[in-house]
Amino acid sequence: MASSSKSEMRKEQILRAAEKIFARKGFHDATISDVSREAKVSDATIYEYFSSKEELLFSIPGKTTRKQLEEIEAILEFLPRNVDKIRCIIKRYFWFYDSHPDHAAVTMLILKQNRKFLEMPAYQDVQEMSRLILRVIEEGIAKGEFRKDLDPYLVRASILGTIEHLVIRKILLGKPERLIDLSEPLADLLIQGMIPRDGEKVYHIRLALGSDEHGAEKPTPRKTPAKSDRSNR
Amino acid sequence: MASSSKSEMRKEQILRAAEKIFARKGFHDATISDVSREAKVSDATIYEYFSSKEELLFSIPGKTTRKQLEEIEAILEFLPRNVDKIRCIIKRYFWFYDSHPDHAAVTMLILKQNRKFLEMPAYQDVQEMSRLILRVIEEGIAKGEFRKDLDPYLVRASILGTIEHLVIRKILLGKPERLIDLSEPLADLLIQGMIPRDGEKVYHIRLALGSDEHGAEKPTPRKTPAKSDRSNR
Amino acid sequence: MASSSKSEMRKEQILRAAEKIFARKGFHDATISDVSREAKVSDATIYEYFSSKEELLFSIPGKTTRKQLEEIEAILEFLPRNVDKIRCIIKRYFWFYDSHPDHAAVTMLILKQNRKFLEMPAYQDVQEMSRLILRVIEEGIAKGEFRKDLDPYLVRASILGTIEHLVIRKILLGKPERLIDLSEPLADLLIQGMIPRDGEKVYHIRLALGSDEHGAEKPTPRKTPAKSDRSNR
Amino acid sequence: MASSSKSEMRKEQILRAAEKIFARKGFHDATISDVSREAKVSDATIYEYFSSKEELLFSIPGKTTRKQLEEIEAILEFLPRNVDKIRCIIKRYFWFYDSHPDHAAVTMLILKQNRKFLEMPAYQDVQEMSRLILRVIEEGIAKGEFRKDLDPYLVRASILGTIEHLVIRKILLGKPERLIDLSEPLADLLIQGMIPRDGEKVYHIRLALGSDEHGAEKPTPRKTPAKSDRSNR
DNA sequence: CATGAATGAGTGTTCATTCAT
DNA sequence: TATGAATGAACACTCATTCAT
Repeated sequence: MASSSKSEMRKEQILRAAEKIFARKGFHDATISDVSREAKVSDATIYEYFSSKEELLFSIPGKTTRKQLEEIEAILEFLPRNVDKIRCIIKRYFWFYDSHPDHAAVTMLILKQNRKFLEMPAYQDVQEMSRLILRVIEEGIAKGEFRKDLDPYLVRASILGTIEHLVIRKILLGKPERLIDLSEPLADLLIQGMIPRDGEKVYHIRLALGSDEHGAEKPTPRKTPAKSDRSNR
Repeated sequence: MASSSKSEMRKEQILRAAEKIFARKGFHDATISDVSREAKVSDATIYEYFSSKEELLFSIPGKTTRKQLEEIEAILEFLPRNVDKIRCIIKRYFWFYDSHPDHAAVTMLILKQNRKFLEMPAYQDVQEMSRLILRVIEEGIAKGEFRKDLDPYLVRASILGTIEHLVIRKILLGKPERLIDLSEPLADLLIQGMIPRDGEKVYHIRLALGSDEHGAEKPTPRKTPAKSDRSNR
Repeated sequence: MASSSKSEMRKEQILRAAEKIFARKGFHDATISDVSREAKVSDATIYEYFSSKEELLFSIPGKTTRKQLEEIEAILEFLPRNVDKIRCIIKRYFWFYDSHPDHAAVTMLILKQNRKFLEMPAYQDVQEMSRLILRVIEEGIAKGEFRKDLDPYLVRASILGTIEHLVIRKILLGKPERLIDLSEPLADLLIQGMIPRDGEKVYHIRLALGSDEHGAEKPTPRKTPAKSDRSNR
Repeated sequence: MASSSKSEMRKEQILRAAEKIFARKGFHDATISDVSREAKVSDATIYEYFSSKEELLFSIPGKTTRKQLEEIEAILEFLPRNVDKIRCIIKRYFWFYDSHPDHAAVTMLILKQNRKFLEMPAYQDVQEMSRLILRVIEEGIAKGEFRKDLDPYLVRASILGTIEHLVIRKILLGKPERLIDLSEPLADLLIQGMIPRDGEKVYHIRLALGSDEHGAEKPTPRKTPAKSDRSNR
């Protein structure tokens, strides 16, 4: 995982220390000395690798998001159904945050609300991840797996929002200990809101062999195509 | 809204200034001088009303959450259907954050991830609000409006999580300008995931029709009753 | 003791509060609020009576020293022997500090080392007191009660210095609880150093007579073994 | 005297500056900036060496007292008579305060009345010094050099008290310029109060044996009429 | 006369950052 | 490359003091 050059190892060592310290104390309450102590280097050494405390913070995500992105993309290729892709994404998020609690804390408690972070290159990866989810949703809609009237942006917001909410709960309250256990039920819940009512109906009808009492009524309760504000990119 | 005594007015004046400044600069980057300048009082005066910068921050929510809670509760009484209650809650949240952007920023970007805030009395109100939502969900399940296999905690997480996600987006990216416009589509989306499926309905009908391969006991496609971890209180 | 006018009573009330507070916390660590709280008046009221915190401090001695001075002078008149005058002065000092511990603390710990206090009128009284002692010593020398070769200034320094040293010990260490018990032994000790030696006396006799080691008269005035309070470690 | 390591030299430099500034302005009226300016370092540098202003103050005595103690002890070994030991101690005290006026001011005006200082390690040295004096007195009593009925604690109080009184006079009033000139007369005075009347008498008799040119005019072994510095008003 | 309310002026302390070695 | 040493720049907080009521 860490690069092999000695210099790169030092950098990793500092980054891991920073991640740990920032996760525990928050960005402002953590001092460079805290980090250097944890990393077992001097304060000045940190400045050999990072130009400022802030840059150190923004360097923590590093390639992590991108790597996650790539791994997820690789897996998704093998999942023909978009429902399963959604399911996979949720699972992956939870698995990642479960196994990287410090990273989770830095990301969710510090970076997510940092205006400057939006301009950092690392944020591009976050955006790409986000775009991937959007694509999966749009694709699902196009393929008819998901309801036509879905606002993909809203769907994405509900997926990411719920995940984030649960991750933050875990960080701050310590519960649930294993997010991963929530991934199936959560996927079920969210997907229920996404799949077509009739599509499902048809499926049942097929199973039911000729039972079509409710036939033509497409009972989608809300006709409004939920266009909403598509600009909420 | 503001208390009438002169002293209380000063306090309100300072709180409003603090809300504005903290919303724009964040807690750590804002100085007491910034706040006192905005409030048109001296630095020292702030300390007449609040014992520390942190106490000033934690005083910003004040009675706001409680008031929202009470108003929502008052309205919910008139909505017999829990679907509408959910819809109303979402709408109210968005309306509130739309009309109180500074409060939104302080709440979502500063307080929500502050560990100490969890111990402040104001956080109790947040929790009660949260409990109200949970109750509405549980009630809906009990009444049969929502699917029996829902995990109410998970549903609540998806409601609050999505709202928060969208509010933060608005704060940081400025889009969408009006969250309120998202409330109907979002309610639709979330509620879709909560109400019993037509498919299930059909399925039940089928059962009545004499074809009963898998019987009444297993009416849901997903067998796992999505109990998830109920401990994520 | 306190003047009768209402205003004068207020002043006394504040002074007593200040004395108590300054004694306990020291001048700098005590705040005007501490004093006003103790005196049960408002901060501002203190400024009605004293122009500044420092003036308040310098007003604490008030007429106390002068009164002591006058009382001592009155008594000394009745003591024809200067040894007894010295004895009386020491006793009086200890009695006063024993019965006015807060005054003792303010005087010994705060005022005594305050350069500005030297210019205050109240310091005049201290000086007069000091001069009185000097006079008693000089008079004793002139009368032949004390050794001719004494440096009266040095003698005074040893009297006052020892008293101060013991008072400060009591204030800081709490021991001895009663200074007054030390007054006799201390007077014995100091007076021993002041009165003409037997040896000298005898020597003079020898010169006159040529014989006689020292005669029968062992004039050591105090036989008391000056056990005093051994606990004032 | 100063430690050799560069860091120790900086520390010494700061301590000397602090001693000078505190001596002139007092602890509370002196600012860290005053000290840092005098020491020609930055404010922050002071905090590299001392954790607080108060710790800086308490560090001023350092090893000084202990060193004095050891040097005095070394000398006392060569003085068989305890009278001379007392004499030596007084002389040493005066010599030290004469040559270290800033140290004297810090010790006598600031530390001596500081309750917290009593808990500092440096105060242990002061106590040991004090115990040394006590031992000399007790030994003198045991050896019969001093009167059996002396209270050693009281004697010590009179020795230290007188010294302190005179040192403070010098600091505050500037007089006498040279304390050392007072050491002989003071020692004479104090010792007079300590030695046995008869023992001394015998001694005089021996001296007198036949040589009586100067008879009555020069009755004291010490010729200096203890005029001392009469200006120490 | 008494005071609640307001503040100016000040200060100890922190810490990210630099740089000579 | 690594760091010990030094510091500039800030800032939260305190408190004696004022003054309108």
